[in-house]
Amino acid sequence: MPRQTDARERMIRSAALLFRERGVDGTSFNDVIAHSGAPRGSIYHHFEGGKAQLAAEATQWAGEVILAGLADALAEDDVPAAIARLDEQWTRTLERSDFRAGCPIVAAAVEGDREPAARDAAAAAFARWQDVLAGALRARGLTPERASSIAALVVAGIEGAIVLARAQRSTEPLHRVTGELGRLVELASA
Amino acid sequence: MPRQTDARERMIRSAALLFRERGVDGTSFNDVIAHSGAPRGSIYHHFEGGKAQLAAEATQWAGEVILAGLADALAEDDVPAAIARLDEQWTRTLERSDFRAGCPIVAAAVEGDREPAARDAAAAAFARWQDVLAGALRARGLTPERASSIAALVVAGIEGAIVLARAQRSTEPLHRVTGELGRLVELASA
DNA sequence: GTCTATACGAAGATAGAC
DNA sequence: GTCTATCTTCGTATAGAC
Repeated sequence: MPRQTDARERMIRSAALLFRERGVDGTSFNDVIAHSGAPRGSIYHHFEGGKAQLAAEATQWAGEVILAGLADALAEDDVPAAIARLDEQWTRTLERSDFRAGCPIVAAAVEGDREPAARDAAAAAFARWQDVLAGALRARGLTPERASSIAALVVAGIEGAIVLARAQRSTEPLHRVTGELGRLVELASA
Repeated sequence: MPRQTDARERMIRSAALLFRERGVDGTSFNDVIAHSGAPRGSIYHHFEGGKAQLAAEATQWAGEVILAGLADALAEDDVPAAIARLDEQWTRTLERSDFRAGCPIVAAAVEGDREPAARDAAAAAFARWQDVLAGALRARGLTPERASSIAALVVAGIEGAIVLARAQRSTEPLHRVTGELGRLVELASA
C-alpha cells in the first residue's frame, strides 16, 4: 500500500469530516490540507477533477460509512433499538463538536446546485439508507409501501432533527424525534 | 413610506429567497443587489453590520413568513389537513425551482458557525413553529409532552424531507413523509 | 509525487466624492 | 442616500522546477 494512497484516503476522510461543520463550499483545499496533513502539491495529482471530484468522493465515502453503521445497528438490534442507537451516535457527534458538526450528506444535498456530483452522491446515500431501513421494516411484517414511507420518515426525521439540534444547540429535538420514531415503528408493526 | 425603506425591505426579501437556493455563504451582496434592484452604494447604510446583519434579518423575516403560513393553515384546517397543505406548498416550491430551492431557515441553521446571528434566528424560527404546532396538537387532546414531541417530528420530518427531495430531485420523499405524519397525528389524537 | 510561484476571479468591506 | 474606486483576503486552478 503506497503512501500515495494513504494521502488520498486521508484527504477524502478529512474533507468529509470538515463538510460536517463548514459545508462543501465552506471547506477549502487549504482546510483539507491542514486537517489531513497531505501535501499541497499533489492535490490535482490525486483529484484531477479538482474540488468537484474531491467533494463527490468525500460525500460518497461518508455515505458508505454511515450506511455501514446503520446496517450494523440493524443486524444486531431490531428497528426501534437501532433508532435509539442512532440517537446516541448523533448526540455524541453534536455534543463533542459543541453543535458545530452535522451530517455531511445533508451539507452536500443543500449545496446541490454548486456541486452537482456531490449532490448525486448524497441522493444515492439517502436512497441506500432508506432501502436498508425499508428492508428491516418489511422483515417486521410491514407492506413494501408502508415500509418505504416509514423508512423515508426515519431518515428525514433524524436528518431534520440534527438540523434543529444544531440551530438550537440542544439535543432535545433529536431525542424527541427518535423517541417518536421508535414508538411509531413499534405501533406500525405490532 | 420613503423609498429607502422599500429598498431595505426588498434586500431582505431577496436575500431570503436567494438563501433557499444558494445558502447564506453562497449568496453574495452582488446577488442580492442584482435580485432586488437595490442600489449598491447603500448596503452599509442600511446594514451597518454588513452581511451578518443582512443574513440574520433575512432569516428572521423568512421564519416569520413561514410561521404566518403555518398559523393560517392551522386556523383553517385541522392538523392533518394543514400537513397536507405544507406538502402542496413545498412541492410547488421544489418543482417551480427545478429542485434548487429549499428552506432558507435550514440554510441558516447548517451554516451556523459562519453566521451565528443567522443561526440564532433559525433556532427561534424552529422553536416558534414547534410551539404553534404543539398548541394545535394539545387542542386535539394530546398531552403537552406528546404534543411537543410530535411537533418536533413534524418540523424535523418535513425539513428533512425537503433536503431528501432536493438531493433526489423528486417530491416522493416529501409525499411519503407528510403522508406518514398525517396518519400519525390522526392515530395519536384519535 | 511534491514543491513553489503565480494567475485569476470574487468576496466583504471601506473611503471619499456627489 | 448613493456612487465609484479601491483595499485586502481568500478561493480554485495552473505552470514549471525538482
